[in-house]
Amino acid sequence: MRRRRGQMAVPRVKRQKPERAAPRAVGLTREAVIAAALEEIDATGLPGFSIRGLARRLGVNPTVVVWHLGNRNMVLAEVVNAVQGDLVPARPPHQGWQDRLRQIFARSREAVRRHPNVAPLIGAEIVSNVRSDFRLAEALLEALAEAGFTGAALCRAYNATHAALVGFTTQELAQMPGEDLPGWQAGMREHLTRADPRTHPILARELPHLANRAFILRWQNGVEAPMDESFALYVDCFIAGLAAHALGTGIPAN
Amino acid sequence: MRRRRGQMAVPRVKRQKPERAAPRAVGLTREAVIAAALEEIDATGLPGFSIRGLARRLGVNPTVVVWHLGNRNMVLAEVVNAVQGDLVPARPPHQGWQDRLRQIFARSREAVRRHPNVAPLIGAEIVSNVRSDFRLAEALLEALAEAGFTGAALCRAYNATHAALVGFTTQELAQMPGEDLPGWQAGMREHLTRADPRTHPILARELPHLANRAFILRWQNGVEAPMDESFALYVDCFIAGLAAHALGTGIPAN
DNA sequence: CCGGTTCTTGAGCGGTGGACAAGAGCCCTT
DNA sequence: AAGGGCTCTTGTCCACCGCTCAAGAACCGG
Repeated sequence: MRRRRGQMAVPRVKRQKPERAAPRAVGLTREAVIAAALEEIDATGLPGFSIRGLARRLGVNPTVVVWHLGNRNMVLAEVVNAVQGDLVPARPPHQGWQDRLRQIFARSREAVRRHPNVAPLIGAEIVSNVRSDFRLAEALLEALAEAGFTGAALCRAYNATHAALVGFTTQELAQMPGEDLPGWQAGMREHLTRADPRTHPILARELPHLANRAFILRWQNGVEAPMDESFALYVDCFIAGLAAHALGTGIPAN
Repeated sequence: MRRRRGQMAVPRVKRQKPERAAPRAVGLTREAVIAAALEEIDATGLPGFSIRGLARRLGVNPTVVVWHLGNRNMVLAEVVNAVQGDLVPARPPHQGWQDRLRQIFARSREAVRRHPNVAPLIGAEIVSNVRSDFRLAEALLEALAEAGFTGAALCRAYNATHAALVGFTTQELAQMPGEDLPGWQAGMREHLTRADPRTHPILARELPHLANRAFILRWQNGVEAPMDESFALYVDCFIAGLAAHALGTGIPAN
C-alpha cells in the first residue's frame, strides 16, 4: 500500500498558504500523553476513547499521539501499566501469607476502582506490550510458596489466585450499555419486579436484598453501587479454601 | 443532526441507473442474522467484528442488519444470549449444593470455551438488553440457600459465587493483542527468560512450571493453552471456603 | 554556524456505525 | 381483483475512526 512516488512531483497550483502555523506545544512528553490518556478514559469511557479525542484534549494534532506512543494499543497498554502501577507494597514484618494475599487483593481492587473505565482492559484483555516487571507475580508466588505449594501445584495455586485477584473487580465494574442508559436501567428495574415467584421462588422472596445489589440483578455497576461486603466474602472464601488445600500439602497454613 | 429537506429536491443529473437491482435475499430472519453474527465473531474475533463484515457474510446490505437488530450493541447482546443459552441443566436427584455449583461452573466454562471470542462481553461488559430469564440467578440462589445462606448473607454469597463463575474463564480467554501477535509472543518469551533470579527468586526457580502456563507469564491464551487443572483448583478452593462460611451459619454443609 | 534528532503539522486513505428515503415483495382485507 | 399496509432490502450520505506520509519548526551538540 506504499504511495507511488513518481507522479507526486507535480506541485499543487492552488496552494495559497505556504506559511504554516507554529507548533503550539513543543515539549510534550510521552508521560504527559499517557497521563492525558488516562484522564480521557476516565472522562469519556473506554469505547469513547480515541486518539483524535486525546489529541483534542492535548490541543494537538492526532499524529503527535501516534508519534509518541506508536499505536492506539500502545496507548492503552501504557494506561494499564499506569493504573496497575505498584500493586505490591512493602511487606510488613511477620505478615503471614494469608494477610499478604489479602493486602494485595484489597490494593488491587482499590487501584481499579480509582479508574473503573480501564477495568475491562485489565480483566479481559492481554494488552501490555513489554510488561515492565514481574513484581506482582513474584509477590503472589512468594506468598503461595510460604503456604506450601511447589512445582505444578504452585502454578495452579498461582493461577487460581490471580484469577480471583482480577475476576471480582472486573465484573463489579463491568461497562454499562453505552446508549440509552436510563432506558435500559428502567427496563431492568421493571423486568426484575416481574420475576415469577413460582419459577423463581428464592429470587422473588429475597428480592429486597438482591435488587441492584447482585450481579445480573442490578442496574448500576460498582461505580455507583459498590459491593464491598461481597468482595470481602469472596476473598475470605477463596483464601480459606486455599489454606485448606495448602494443609493438604503437609505444610501448616499460618 | 437531521437532514435538511428543502434543498434535496434537486435531482442529480448524472444519474445513469434508474433501475435498481432486485433484493437478493428476501426472507432473512432475525435468528439467522444472530447465528451469522456468532459465526462472524468466532471467525474474525471481537475487534474484527463489524456490521459491514456481518452483512458481507450474509451477502446483504449492511442496513439489513441494522433493520433486523437495530444496533451493533443489540447484535452483541443477542450473541451473548445465544452463547449463554442454557447454563442450568436439570438437577439430578440427591445432588448436594456443592456438586450443583460444580456442575454449573463446569458448564459455564464449557459454554464460553466454545466461543472464546465473546468472553470479554460476558465477563467485562453489561450488554444484554432484556435478559430473557433469571434461571442462572435462581439456580445459584437455590444452591446457596441450601447451604444455609439467607438474607444479606445470601446476597453476598451469590455475588461471590457469580464473580467466581465468570472470573476465571474471562481471564483465561482474555483477548490477545491484535497486531503483530508473533512479535509480541516472541518478546514475551524472551522477556520471561530474563527474569532476574535475585529480585524474582521464586519466579526464576519455578519458571519451567510457569512459562506459558500462568497468568502474566504466558504468551498464549486459554484457546491454545487451557488451564484445566488451575480451574479445578480454583473451583475447589472457592467452594471449600464457601462451605466453611456456610458452616459458620449453623447449617450443615453438603 | 550547522546538521541531525526531536517534535509538530496538514493532507489524505480506507474503513466504521448509523441515518434516511425509496422501492420491492408479500399477505390480508375489502 | 384491487388496494393498503407490513416486512425486508437497497443506495446514498454523514461524521468519525486509526493510521500513513511528506514536510517543516524547534532544539541541541558539535
